[in-house]
Amino acid sequence: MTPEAARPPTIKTIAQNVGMTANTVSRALRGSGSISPTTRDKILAEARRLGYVPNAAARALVLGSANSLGLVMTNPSNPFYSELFSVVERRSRKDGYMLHLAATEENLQNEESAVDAMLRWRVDGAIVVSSQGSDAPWQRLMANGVPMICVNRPLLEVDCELVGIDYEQGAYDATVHMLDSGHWPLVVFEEDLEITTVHSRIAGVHRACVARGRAPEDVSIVRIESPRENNSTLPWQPQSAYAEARRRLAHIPRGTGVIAGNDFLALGVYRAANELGLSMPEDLGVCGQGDHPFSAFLNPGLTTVRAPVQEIGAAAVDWIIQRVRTGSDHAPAHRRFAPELQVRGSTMTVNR
Amino acid sequence: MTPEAARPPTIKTIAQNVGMTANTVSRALRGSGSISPTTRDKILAEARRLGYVPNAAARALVLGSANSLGLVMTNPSNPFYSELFSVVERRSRKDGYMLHLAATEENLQNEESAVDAMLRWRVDGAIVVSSQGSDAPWQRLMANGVPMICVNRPLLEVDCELVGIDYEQGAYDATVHMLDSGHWPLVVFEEDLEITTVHSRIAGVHRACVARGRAPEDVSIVRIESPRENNSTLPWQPQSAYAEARRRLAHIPRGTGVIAGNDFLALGVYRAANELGLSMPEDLGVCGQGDHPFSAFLNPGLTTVRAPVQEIGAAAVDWIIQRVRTGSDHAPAHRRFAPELQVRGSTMTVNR
DNA sequence: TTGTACGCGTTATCAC
DNA sequence: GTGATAACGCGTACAA
Repeated sequence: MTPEAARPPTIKTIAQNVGMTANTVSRALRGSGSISPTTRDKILAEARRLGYVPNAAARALVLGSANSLGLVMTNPSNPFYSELFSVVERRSRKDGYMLHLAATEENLQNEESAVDAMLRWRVDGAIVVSSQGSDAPWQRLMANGVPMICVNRPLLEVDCELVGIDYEQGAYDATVHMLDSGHWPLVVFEEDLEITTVHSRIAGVHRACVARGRAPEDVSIVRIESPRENNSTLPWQPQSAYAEARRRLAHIPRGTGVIAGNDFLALGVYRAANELGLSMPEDLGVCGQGDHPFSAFLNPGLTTVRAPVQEIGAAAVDWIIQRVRTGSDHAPAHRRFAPELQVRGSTMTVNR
Repeated sequence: MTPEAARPPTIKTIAQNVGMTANTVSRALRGSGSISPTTRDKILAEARRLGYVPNAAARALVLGSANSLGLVMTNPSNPFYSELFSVVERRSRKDGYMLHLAATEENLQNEESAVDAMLRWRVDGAIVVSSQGSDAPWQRLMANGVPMICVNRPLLEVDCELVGIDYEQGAYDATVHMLDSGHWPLVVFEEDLEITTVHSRIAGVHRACVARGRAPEDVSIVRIESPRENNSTLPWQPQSAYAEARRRLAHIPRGTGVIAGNDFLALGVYRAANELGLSMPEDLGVCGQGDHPFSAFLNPGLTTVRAPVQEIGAAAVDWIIQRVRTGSDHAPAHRRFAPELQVRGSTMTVNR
């Protein structure tokens, strides 16, 4: 179309057109310094006429920073993370920061290349959901002086700021609820990832058992495989849980309770229960975690543990930005937001 | 921690340390030009020792491009788009391109700032899901010579490359299926957005009616509100559809069929049907669009129209990259992938 | 108020 | 094979 593959206009182009220096144009464009209103208007008019757009790379180069943040997630298909992205994107844009997004898919190699990209672009800070396979990428990031905050999952050994969820407490609350409403024995469906969130949830289940006089050893743990590969299309989680549930729940005592590590897993259990003719919640109680968008609309509605994603995302952005702006460097703190149990029809509500 | 808030090492730092010129270091680092193996190794070693990371902004400045693509979506919480993001991210990374992601939330102002950001960063190309409120932002982008491809929704008046879905055909197939299996009358639940995808789907429904000797006017269209604001948390879509369905489906003839614009809407219908005591598919047939991750696991499984997101995302990236690399500039084409009807338990399967 | 000089980190084009 | 030199587009000091 336009035969001119020429470079876009620069401040120098504007300067020549209005008979001024690049310097003057620079100050006019950005309002700093002092310019006569006359030339100011002339410059702005010419800039508009040319459709001038400042070159972010040039600005970043001279300023040493591009006002950008890195956001590293494991899997954007997870509703929790897609909502996190929304919040973080909105809030950082509001504060004038660009976002570098990377999806690692629980894969260490992808984490390394994400760190690499952030380093190259000299991001001002990073918000990270680690796959917890290794701290190495993040140590590298922090060693380069990039402020960083973890979301949801702490680092393994290195101390780093964290804003997350008290999964242990959430699982505790869920378990207590199930036990008190008469569900027993309990079966836990969890991802087979070696991550703290899983461990915390299992710990919460155990603590609740003890608190209610049940033997934690009697709780069976079922691990559902998760792909750490580069091919994570969506439907495997409920699918795997379904297949497992078909086997595990074929002959169970009436009143058994399933605690699922996330609502996708619970979904697989639902289908298995339907096919096995188990009616919920009497024959089988199910509790999920995450309150995914569909959970309230299932039949019966899924009892689940809801995490305040909005608050968490906002807290992460705010912390990073404050840290960037003030340069303050306190000892890392761990803030965990309390999740909230959403009781719906998939669990019994009366003590028997 | 590190008292030195100093700038990271540059090729000049390396050059000094090994007693060479910046130029030589540059070539050694990137393997181009000719260097003696000896100095090459010395330089690489020193670079590793210093933890040198090239400055992307500087490189982008001199090269005039940063090997980056822009991806503009409306709403990352929509499973279709989060999957699209995954695919696009993976594929563009594989080809050495960075991704600039922007979420517009169906909001024109956000689209404009997205274009602005892409222009500032001199992205090499853009993959865009327009809100179809106006072509203005995209005209601006294209006027600046940025190759661009639309996904899913074409522009209003401007001609632009498109890779999308044949929504009309998908809705046609779904409707024919419902009619042939005895569902009548039909009710359509759609988002209240004025976008081509909605129009296409409705057109497909009408065409199918005509083909089967039913009067299109007898199909009632229910519009479900969508927020165009900056506060789109997730659960409104099924919620609104549910509320509407409670009213609309209270007294309907046995065998009525609902065609929903997406599976979230269908989810709201499910809940209403349950509460109204309508059994699916006999009393009420439901068909969705999108095959969201949960749809196969509902009870009954949701009949829905599945779009090949992977292929679409890959096609978009490939087109953009080829366009960028070759600079070729053919007349824009529209490629629409055929969606595929997934028949499950929410619709009857036998002719009555 | 405006212009001059210089630097940001990198690549490219030439010499040597 | 290697080293000057210039250039990318912009911001900051300073001088005029």
